[in-house]
Amino acid sequence: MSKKIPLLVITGPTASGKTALSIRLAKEYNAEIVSADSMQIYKGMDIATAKPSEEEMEGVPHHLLSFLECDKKFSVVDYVKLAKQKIQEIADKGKLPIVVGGTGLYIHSLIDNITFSDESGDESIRRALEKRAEEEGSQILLDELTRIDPEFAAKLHKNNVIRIIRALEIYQSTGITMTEHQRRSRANPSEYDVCIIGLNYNSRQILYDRINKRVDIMIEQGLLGEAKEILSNSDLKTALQAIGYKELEGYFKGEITLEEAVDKIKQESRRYAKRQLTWFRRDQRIHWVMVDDMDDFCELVEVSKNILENSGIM
RNA sequence: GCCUCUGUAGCUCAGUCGGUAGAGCAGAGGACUGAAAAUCCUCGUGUCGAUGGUUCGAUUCCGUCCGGAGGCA
Repeated sequence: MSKKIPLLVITGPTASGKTALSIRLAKEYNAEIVSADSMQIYKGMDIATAKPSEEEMEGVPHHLLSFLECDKKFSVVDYVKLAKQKIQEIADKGKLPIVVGGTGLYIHSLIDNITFSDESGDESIRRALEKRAEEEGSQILLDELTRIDPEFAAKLHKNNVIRIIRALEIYQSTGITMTEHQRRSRANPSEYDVCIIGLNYNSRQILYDRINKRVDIMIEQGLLGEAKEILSNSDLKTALQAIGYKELEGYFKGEITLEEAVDKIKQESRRYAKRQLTWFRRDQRIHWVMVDDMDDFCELVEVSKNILENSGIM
């Protein structure tokens, strides 16, 4: 039995200051960073995703950034596989891996060792279900799911078509219900000794001000050009979900003003931050650090170091 | 100066033939296992501009005042 790998996780809502803290701590502890961000994985999506620049990285190795074309699909399964490899490689070098990001599903699946089956599913099954949802309505599909897997169906609302379809898809392609699938996925204990630091603000308004300001900076940095480039690719899959491109489409078409489009990006980013906080709040392991309680960045770093050193993982 | 319209939730506005009010947006909370920056659910008390009058009872009707918009001089 090998000892579990120590792992520092830094998370929090968008614009909370994860990047700067992680790079500073990486230098302190001779660590390498593994990103946990579902959008920073894509090439060319730099400004909108607030991806750290080479300069900001200060020589700290970063993994799982900008390695995928933006018209490629990607999922949590791919993420967990890749992140596990990277973490192992970093640990093998005797260095501390730091997972940094705001994609709650990715972080949870990684550190709690959610195990996915190898079957990648059949695209045609999903397409058929999508067609049925459109023609027959989602209630019919939810009723069908209730007969197959009442436990899982009871947790779904009829409007949540994506989840209903996914649960039926799993059953049709594997013969296993979602409830059983989830039970099996939790069978293996975590491979890591984790210390999770969560960044947040006592004042929601301060966080929102930071988000708004950052969007203005993105515009100055050339978000419009980046968006034109990304939107010119008509075959976007996962990447189109990013905030910061689709909101500008109406402006490019002359339907709304630039100010309206920018306000929309700010609003969607604020809502995103709120959803992130909802996700993180239920994880009792997170050591929350309220950034607006800190006098300055140095204090933030010191508090974070204390949390890590008292966590017992190292 | 005169006339008209207007003042109701953070915003835009309904409404109450007199019995203290409700939509959209904003916002808040929640869910989350192969799309997750996605997807989905829940949540509406506010001196109804101020003040006097009529009335059992006024946000509603009447008077006055204050704010806003427009028109005529």
